[in-house]
Amino acid sequence: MNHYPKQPPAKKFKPASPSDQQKRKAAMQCGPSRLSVEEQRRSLPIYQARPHIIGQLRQLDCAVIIGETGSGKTTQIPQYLYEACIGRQGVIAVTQPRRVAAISLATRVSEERKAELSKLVGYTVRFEDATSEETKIKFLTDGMLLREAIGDPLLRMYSVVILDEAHERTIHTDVLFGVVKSAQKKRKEQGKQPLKIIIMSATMDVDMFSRYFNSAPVLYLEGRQHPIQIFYTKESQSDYLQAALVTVFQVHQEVPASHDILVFLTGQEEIEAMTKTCRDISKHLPDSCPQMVVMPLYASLPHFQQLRVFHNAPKGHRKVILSTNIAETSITIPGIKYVVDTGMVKAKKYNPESGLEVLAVQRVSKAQAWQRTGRAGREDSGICYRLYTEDEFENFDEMTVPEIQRCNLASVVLQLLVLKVPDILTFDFMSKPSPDSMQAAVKQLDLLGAVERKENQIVLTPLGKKMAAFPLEPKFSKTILLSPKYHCTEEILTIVSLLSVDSVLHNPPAKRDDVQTARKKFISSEGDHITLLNIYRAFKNLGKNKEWCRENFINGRNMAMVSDVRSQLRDICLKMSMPLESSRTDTQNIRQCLAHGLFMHAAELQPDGTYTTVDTHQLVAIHPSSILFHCKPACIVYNELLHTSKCYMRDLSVVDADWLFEAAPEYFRQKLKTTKK
DNA sequence: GAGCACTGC
Repeated sequence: MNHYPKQPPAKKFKPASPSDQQKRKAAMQCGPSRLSVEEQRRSLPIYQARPHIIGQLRQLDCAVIIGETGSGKTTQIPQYLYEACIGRQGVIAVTQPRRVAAISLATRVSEERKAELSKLVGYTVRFEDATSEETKIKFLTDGMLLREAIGDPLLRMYSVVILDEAHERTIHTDVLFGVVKSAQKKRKEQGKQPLKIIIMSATMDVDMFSRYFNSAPVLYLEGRQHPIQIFYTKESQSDYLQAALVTVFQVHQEVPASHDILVFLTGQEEIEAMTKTCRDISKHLPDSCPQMVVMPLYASLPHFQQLRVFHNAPKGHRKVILSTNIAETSITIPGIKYVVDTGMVKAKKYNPESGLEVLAVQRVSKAQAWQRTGRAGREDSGICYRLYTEDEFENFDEMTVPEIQRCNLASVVLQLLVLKVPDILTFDFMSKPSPDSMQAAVKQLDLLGAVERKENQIVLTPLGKKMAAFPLEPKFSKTILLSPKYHCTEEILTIVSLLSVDSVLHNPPAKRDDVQTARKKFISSEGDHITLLNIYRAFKNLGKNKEWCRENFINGRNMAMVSDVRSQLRDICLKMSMPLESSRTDTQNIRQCLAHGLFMHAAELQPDGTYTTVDTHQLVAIHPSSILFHCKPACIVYNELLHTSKCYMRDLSVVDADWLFEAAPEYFRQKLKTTKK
């Protein structure tokens, strides 16, 4: 291992030394199962650096560790710390952006320690806590550590916090940067047990991490990345889909069938269309050509279909996987030899002025392109075709804009306030969100009654404090807290749960008529919220039947998630001693409650048949997925706006204009004034 | 008149 105090290493891909490779080969030949756990750990590239890592981490308060994929940093470093008695007085926390990663890492490390999971090594994710009093190494999602910080901003039970996958810059990791930095400083000032902070990243762009954590030293680890050959197009491609198609079939006709291809595209529709085209073309190829097995891959694809990408294609067949960026980080497919990168991604942008989220196809960043390329070299050397010129690549943004600069910040600001951050507008973010975004979030919280000004400081109201207890967007927490007034808390809990997980409605385009027929019996003319409520009630009454889900095109997994979320929210209500009433058959008061909670998201029918939002007079349309798509109610509230080809409102309810006015008289009085001007 | 990248509490 090299030690770089300031400048990051120059090379993107560093080949492992020959002796390493020999050792690894030997290990592979023996087969992992025949090596003892200890031997396996020693065969990892990181092992040679163990004494140096321990020596460094023992004396440092903050450190940044860069390790390529396969370096073993995430499983080994927590154990090295534990073995060297660093941080034994408390718990070593390791955060992950994803649940599955936290769980599988904890399982792996507890196996290496020959300890039962949840004893020495455990994990905590939403709905699942596999830890105990004995737990000394704890894997958890970044969101979970942030939740814990609300209970204790100094994170006193932890002696070390390792923020892993920091390069992904999730909104939770970004807030945690500030939270752990402040906790470390305060603990030092108060003479408490020190907090050690370790930032782990897979990319070289670590200057910013180091600078933010008081010029923390950077330790560089070698990985197991195999060399990857990169090809750019000679000319700029105007049609990336056509270019991808041509590239796939060129490779297909030239290389052995055992070499699988992974293509990065932007979305479901595009992937389904390309899947069909590939299948059609491959039928008409000469017999000398291998067979092609084409597999789509995207998040809303049913689980069992996602799992197909892990199965080997039959002998003489080539696997071609057409994927969204889900294959960039979340799903690792073994055996990929060729990557085709269109250089495009569908991603959300946020405009704080209009409060509008725009979902658009755009260029990837350089970091993202490297991540995609890396997917070709996980088991052996690979090849990556970039469907753009090298000049174009040079003009890509270096990094993907961190999530915190692309989101509505209402939840983040609420969280910072409950953490008692002295002045949220000057909070020490690594990458500051725009002042507009912060102001917009404060304004939104103010309208919800969550904040007030006291001596020129923004502070939480008692209502705001209650809102922060829910793992929800503030507008949903508010709606739940309003529900006792309308005697419909049970129903609102159901609706909010349905709205805060992925859609429970499964819409296979090929079976559109069947879907419509099946769904008819649940439809309420009052809108999507009541319709969803009807579906949930039917699901519960029929004992959560799998067969029923299939017949009615309901995603059972997401439905189960709704149940979990609902019981979590219900528990929080009970802890607050909220009365839990059901409105039974009365749906008007449910819509009144929704109108009151979502008054900022209201739209009115105009004389010309279009809709404009009450808030900013933005031209909007009813999303085609809505029950109300063919209807024209005068006044509606919606869950969210999403700008794709048009500005669409999703998840609507019909409401009375009067209800909105009663919910926020002052707000609507001002709106009327500004309209008249 | 016609559509939805990916996570997470």
